[in-house]
Amino acid sequence: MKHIDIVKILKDKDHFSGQQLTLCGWARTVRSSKGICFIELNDGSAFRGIQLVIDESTCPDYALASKQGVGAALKATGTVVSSYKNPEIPEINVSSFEVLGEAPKDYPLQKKRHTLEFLRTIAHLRARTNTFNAMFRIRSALSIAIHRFFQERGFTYVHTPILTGSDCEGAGEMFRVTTLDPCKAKPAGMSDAEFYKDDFFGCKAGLTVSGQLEGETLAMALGKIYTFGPTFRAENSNTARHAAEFWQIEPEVAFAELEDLIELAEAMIKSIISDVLDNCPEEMAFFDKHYDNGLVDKLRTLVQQDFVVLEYTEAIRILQESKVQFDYPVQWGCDLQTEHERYITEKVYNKPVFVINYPAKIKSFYMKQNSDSKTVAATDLLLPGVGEIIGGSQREDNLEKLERRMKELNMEEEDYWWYLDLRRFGTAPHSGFGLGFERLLLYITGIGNIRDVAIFPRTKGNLQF
RNA sequence: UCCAGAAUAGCUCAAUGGUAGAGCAAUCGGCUGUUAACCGAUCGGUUGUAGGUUCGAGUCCUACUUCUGGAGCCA
Repeated sequence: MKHIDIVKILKDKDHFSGQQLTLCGWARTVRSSKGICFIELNDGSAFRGIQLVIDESTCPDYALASKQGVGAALKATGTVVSSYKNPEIPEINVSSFEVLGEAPKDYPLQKKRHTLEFLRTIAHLRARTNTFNAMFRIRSALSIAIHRFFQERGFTYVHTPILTGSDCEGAGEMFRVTTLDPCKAKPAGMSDAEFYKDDFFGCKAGLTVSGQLEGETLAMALGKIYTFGPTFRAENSNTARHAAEFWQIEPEVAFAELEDLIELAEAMIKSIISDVLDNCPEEMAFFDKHYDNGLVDKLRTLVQQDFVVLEYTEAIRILQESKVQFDYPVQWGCDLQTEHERYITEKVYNKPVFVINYPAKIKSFYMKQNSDSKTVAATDLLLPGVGEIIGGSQREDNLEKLERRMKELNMEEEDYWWYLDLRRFGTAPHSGFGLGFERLLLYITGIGNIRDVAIFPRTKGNLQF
């Protein structure tokens, strides 16, 4: 179909002014008076649309046009002119008009504000709203920004498997993948190994909860790598921040210690947010206006300031000396609760905070054990408003220490033979982190629920669409 | 999974235990430049489901379902 993207006209009005062009898109609003009809046309090429002006005296299709409603797919040919009211804005004086697909009266979207809860029930149509148009545009820009950041720094983009057999990384509940008859239960007393030997992979399998372990093997060959792909958690958590399927960015860097990792994480956050601010100004202005006043200023400030690096031990001291009555008592060795994280990042500093060197007991087996033999070289990045957005660590590269830790946790060493081999052959210090892509989108857009930053969110009890 | 709250027209919301309403949408008409256009009329309901209390329940009670907010778990 020969037509022009609306974005081109919006971006270069003077060049197209006076030209006869054909446009395709969907009606956002239709206003008709006697003899003249206005249709706001949006084709998705830009956040904004363009106004079609259909004058009865110059367009034979006026009657057809004035009958159209919100949502109709239209094709119009006409001349680019300056808007009657604002010469900076182009509009189209239509000479011929065609309806590609009508939107009958039961079309659920109206030219008014809908709640996000309602739009979730029509997720297949919600991309046609300003909010989701802007969201998916930003989601795309953010993805590209992430690739750009790592590519410019010489990282290799790797694809770690989605199907995996390792299920005790401690990251979360795993979705089971099987071709066995789902109705057939495992007989009492039968071992997993025996039961799953007839399964597709000949062992227990699931969807990945993290590409980290696999990523480490590539980092020990390619040096600097990152993954950017889907992750699955079967956690029974029902919150605005948890999805069963989400995208994760997991860089893994050889010859990097914790402080190198923190430098990388801070540079990445600043770089990708700057990119989005530069590339999606209209979309960001929309979220600032309708969802989170001051959002753009907040992000601009964020990319200019230094993030805080705070020892876990120091964080505990601050919390204990705060005199605030927390629901969960604070003592060295406990994990930081949401209320603690919020106090630190929102009340004490009001900026992003890397908390570092957590007690080994509350962290994963693979984290680098510090010389104090109590803590590990781990870090969480806490953001005001959203909480933890990055979790990472230097990895334990000493074979004996790693084996000792796995024994303490009653882990099966055989399951990790290849992971341990990385420490056996040419081991080296290395570090990595995981960033929840959707959580970053929440922060950047000011949207409050993870169900509204993915096309078709997968959450507990919800697999519609 | 736990705690709290909510569910009324297509959407957003009203309605002392006593005749279920409004705005928007839709439909029809009017209006020569509108910007979520405007003006007039019309249409629109098993008040989430199932029980119970009561002369009478949208309203009170019980259970269930779904959603929302918070917490846990986590990214």
